[in-house]
Amino acid sequence: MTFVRIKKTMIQHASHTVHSRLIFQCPLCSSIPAEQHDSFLRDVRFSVRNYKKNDVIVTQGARYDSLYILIAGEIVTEMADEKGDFMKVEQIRAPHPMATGFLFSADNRSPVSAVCKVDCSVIVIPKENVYFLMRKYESFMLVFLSYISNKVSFLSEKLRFVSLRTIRAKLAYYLLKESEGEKSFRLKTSKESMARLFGVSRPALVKVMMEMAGERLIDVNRRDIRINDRAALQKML
Amino acid sequence: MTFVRIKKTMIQHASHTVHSRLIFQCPLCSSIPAEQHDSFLRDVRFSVRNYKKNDVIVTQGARYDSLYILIAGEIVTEMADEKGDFMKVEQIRAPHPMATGFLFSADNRSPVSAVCKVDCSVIVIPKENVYFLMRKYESFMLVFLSYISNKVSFLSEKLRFVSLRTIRAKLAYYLLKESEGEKSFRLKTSKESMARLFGVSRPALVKVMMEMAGERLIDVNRRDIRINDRAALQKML
DNA sequence: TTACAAATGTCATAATTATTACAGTTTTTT
DNA sequence: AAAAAACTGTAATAATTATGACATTTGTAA
Repeated sequence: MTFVRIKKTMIQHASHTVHSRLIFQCPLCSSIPAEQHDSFLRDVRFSVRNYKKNDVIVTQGARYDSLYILIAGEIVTEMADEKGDFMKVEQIRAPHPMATGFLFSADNRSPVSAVCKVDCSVIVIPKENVYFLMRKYESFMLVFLSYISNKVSFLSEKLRFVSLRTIRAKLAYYLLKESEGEKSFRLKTSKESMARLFGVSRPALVKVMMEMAGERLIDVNRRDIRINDRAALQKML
Repeated sequence: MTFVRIKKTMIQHASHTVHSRLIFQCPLCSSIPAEQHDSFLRDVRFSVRNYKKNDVIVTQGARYDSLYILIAGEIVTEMADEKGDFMKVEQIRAPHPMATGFLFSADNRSPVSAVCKVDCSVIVIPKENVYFLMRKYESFMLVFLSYISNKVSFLSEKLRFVSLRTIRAKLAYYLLKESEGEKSFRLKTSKESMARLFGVSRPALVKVMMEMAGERLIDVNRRDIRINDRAALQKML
């Protein structure tokens, strides 16, 4: 476990910082009309935190009262299971908000841990200020709303994925999605992390993958995949 | 599969119906200050639909553009897996909103099906009207927001639950939660539907339950449960 | 280039769970 | 009260997956 090292923290007036305009690159704020930018910058209160690779930004089970917006770097969120193993939940690249989902829920503990894949910078906006901004800036409110809604959709799909009974079905689902319609493509992650994403053991995943290759449904060469029988994969769902 | 029978549909001015005041019993609207009730009733546009037991109100994968508020009855939402089996997701009793989560997401298809456990009545408010109400009535907006946020928390917990590797762990988690701290309690549902909730087979669930009884961790008599060793159950998570 | 770490594919064995079937019990319906 | 339906517990067998180990290949840092 790596402890969080906060390199720099500033709670300050937004318009005084180099980050002031950067905030409008984040999807949450990008929809705010240009003529409201100055006003928004006066209203927003935030701090900036910098993290190193493998730092833990958010800890599963801990309470949080702020909106986190990732402005540089890349993180993964993961959920620990009963044996302390991690299941990867999602990957977030800058500039995107994180920890949007539970901020306004009755139980404000994070369901996941967020870990930096590389060095990261994060803008932190207190919940009360987010409330205020939502009331004052309608587009902010609407985008925030759609963000949480999308999170619901994402989690629902994730739930469906995890609920697929067999590794075969999960793999079929995953390959169809990752291929993006292409016949040949390259896996973005290692088999190891795929297995974690699936919540299964790595040998079992590889075995099933090779079985599918044996049946000529797919060709496999390390991370290079070719889908030969898309229809067969679809039937597994 | 039971087809939906719509007994009565009215798109109308709220203040003209017997349901007009009923809407404020729903948690989404109950926080609206009394002095705004008349105004709110003038602004809200909705229809009422009645369903019979086992009717399908919402179909998994279909698109929906309205907010559904259950004002009478009880429904379950379920997710079909690859074999057409259903995994129970949640149970909703009147008066509560349903289908809140994906209404404002980019993909407005429902991730679940909603089926009536008994005869039900539902208020249906078009998305645009919900938008309008949110902008005009701040408390409505805030409650709606917390509703979706809670949905995120719910799904996250559900995801964690489904991700527990063994039936033992799931059962321990479930019993601890259902017991609500009591030593003795009665299961609310059948083993059959518990198994569906867990996403496992019924015989496997019963077997594990009886194993735990054999180890004196719990006593089981049909639906009556007594927890003898709460600490041991907790260790399984 | 060498050396080392990470990723990959494979295997035997153990553990877990699904499937199918059946009989006894309880609840609901008629 | 009788009949039907739903629920419960059980068991044998089959299928799936986990575990732990190993050899090989690939990528990377020294």
